[in-house]
Amino acid sequence: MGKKIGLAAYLIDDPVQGALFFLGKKLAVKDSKGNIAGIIVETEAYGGAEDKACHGYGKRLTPRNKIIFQQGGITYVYFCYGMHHLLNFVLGPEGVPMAVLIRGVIITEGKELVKQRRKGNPEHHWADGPGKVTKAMGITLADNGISLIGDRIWVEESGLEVPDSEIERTPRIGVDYAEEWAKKPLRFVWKQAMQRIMPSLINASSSSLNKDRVKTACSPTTH
DNA sequence: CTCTCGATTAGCT
DNA sequence: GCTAATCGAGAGA
Repeated sequence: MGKKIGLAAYLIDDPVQGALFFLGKKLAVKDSKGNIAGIIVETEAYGGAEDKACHGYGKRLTPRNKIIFQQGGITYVYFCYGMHHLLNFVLGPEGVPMAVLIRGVIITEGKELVKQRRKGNPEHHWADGPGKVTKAMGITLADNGISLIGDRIWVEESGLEVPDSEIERTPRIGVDYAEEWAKKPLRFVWKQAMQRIMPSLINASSSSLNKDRVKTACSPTTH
């Protein structure tokens, strides 16, 4: 097991910095049936200023969102669309709602267990979405609010270097209701992750990974 | 491969 | 009541 990332990394007050920092890092979960780990390849930044898509927007405190107001370094797991759990890392000082949503992971350890959990799905779709990440890694509401420096869920320093040129920035997914905040480019995808980490899966996966779900700026070139 | 649509329920108004 | 930081099946190409 590699060295855990310490508390200081979670106490930053900029969710964008956090979303970038965790790309390429190894996320690990200790399960009674064995450890599962993978490289984080997609994140979204929430919070800061007046982010209307953040569950802590307006500083309304509710039973669901109270965790996101706590000091960074813990998980924020919540139940979404009636059937999915979504994993966030809480950032920042107490009282400030900030988090990074973990949207995609490439599983590198504990594959046998994940294969069972994600039965019926090809490997490149094991954890390529926020609901799939938690399902593959066995994360549920029981993990809400636990320490990320503990022995159940943690992030390791031994990550991979992610070149800036391989990071794609797009608006966040599924937050159309957030008015002007819906369009802000706060989603980060490590485009070349699969070929860097699991090149053997490229053949099987063709070109569907990292597709643009959201239109990006038009190219100013040609014509 | 892409697109559409139904599933299913906690949390809020 | 209504909506939601989504997924996967099914149909068409």
